Amino acid sequence: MSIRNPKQALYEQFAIVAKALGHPLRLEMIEHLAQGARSVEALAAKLGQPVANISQHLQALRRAGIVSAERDGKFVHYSLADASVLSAFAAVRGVAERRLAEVDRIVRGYFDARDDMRPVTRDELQALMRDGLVTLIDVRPTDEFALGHVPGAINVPLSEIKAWSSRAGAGMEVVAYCRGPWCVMSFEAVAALRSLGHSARRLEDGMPEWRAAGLPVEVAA
Amino acid sequence: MSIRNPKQALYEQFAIVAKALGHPLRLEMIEHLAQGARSVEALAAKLGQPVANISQHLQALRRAGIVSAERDGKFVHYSLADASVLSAFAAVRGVAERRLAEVDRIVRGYFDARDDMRPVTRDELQALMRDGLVTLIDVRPTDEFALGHVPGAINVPLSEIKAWSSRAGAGMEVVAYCRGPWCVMSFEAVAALRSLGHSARRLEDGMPEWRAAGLPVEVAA
DNA sequence: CCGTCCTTCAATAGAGTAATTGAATGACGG
DNA sequence: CCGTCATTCAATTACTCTATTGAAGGACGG
Repeated sequence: MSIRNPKQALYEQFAIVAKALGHPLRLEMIEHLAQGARSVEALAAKLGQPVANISQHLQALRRAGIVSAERDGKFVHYSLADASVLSAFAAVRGVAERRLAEVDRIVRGYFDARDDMRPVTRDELQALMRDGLVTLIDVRPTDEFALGHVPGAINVPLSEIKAWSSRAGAGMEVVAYCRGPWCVMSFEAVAALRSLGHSARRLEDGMPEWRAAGLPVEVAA
Repeated sequence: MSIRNPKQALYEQFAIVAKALGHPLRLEMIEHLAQGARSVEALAAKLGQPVANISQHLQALRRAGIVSAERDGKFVHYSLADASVLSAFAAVRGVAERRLAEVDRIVRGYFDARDDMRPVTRDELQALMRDGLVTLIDVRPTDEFALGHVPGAINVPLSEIKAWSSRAGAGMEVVAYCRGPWCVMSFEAVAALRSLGHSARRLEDGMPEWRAAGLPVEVAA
């Protein structure tokens, strides 16, 4: 079994990549790393997992060429190795969205209850922003916002939505985004804002996709 | 552990799809099913595997929404459930090609030895065909050719390359294609044709990608 | 309606994978 | 150069996946 023909050898390599994507925790790690580079410890804290566990999954992702590591003093910073990783994630997600009834059930049961409107596309958002018609809020935690956000967006983490709303006054047109297309926070934000009297919609997906589309990104000073 | 938040529930679904792609045999099954629908038995014969094994892997692929089944009398015909499956396969392959050193090693060691020229793109092929400058050969087995091929292509299975070459005479400009970008047969065909005095190149990828690009497909009567 | 044939299921053994724990490595700061 | 701290490794246990085998469904043809 150790000598293989080249076709099988290649397929084994492709399978290594797919297998590395085949764990929910690793997918969540990829979503977080798509926001920006993270140390093992920081990632473990974000995910509420033991450090050793995250470290081992990071090794698996590295063996599959999905993440790359860079040592910086005591810390090792991991980041996505290639933009093609996001395409692969999106493609897998696309199959699941189109074909798995359970995905449909989850979307209907949770997400549609919070926002069943068509999300705003990137193009639409750019037009709305240009004309000053909407306020764009980034509902991710402050550290993720600092690593890169849509130009003109203001950072309103989910926990501060209510306070921000009362400061800003009612009746605003708001567009919210966060980590990606099914990131829970922007759905929660939209639901909260609507109940507070605003007209709120979501951006079609999050920061990593914005960046991948080649659009400008603003980084905190 | 049975109650999950919706984010984790979604990621579990995405992981089911990725996990189903995470086995070399299942990837090979997908490549074959991309040529056209197959019964369990036919697929098992193509892959040289026991029927029960193939049946179980097909169940796994079906649970992941990757293939769909249709009963026709005694036979159950499986086919790819959605065009997005090919995108997902291609995206995973892209990560592996870009990031895994082992893929590079295999390509250099086997494929480049048979054809290190830049393959012909689909656009280039269409122009060459229009002007009658090349002969296009489909080196897949006859049954796969019959299920759909590039218009104007002639079917020359790999085993018949030599006989065809002597019938056709030397010095021809030939373009060859088969099942996909790393399908071994077109590499072997190009190497054989060159050693027989022809000017041979490969098409950039195979029949499924041609079809997915929305180009016309010819089906045997 | 009974035999045949394609496919699926059930049960098993063996291999691989996941999470946990505690120890080891490797770099920095005093 | 020694202690500290981030990360990785090693070892354990539990779990899941893979391949094989033989038996059970399910549909057709006589």
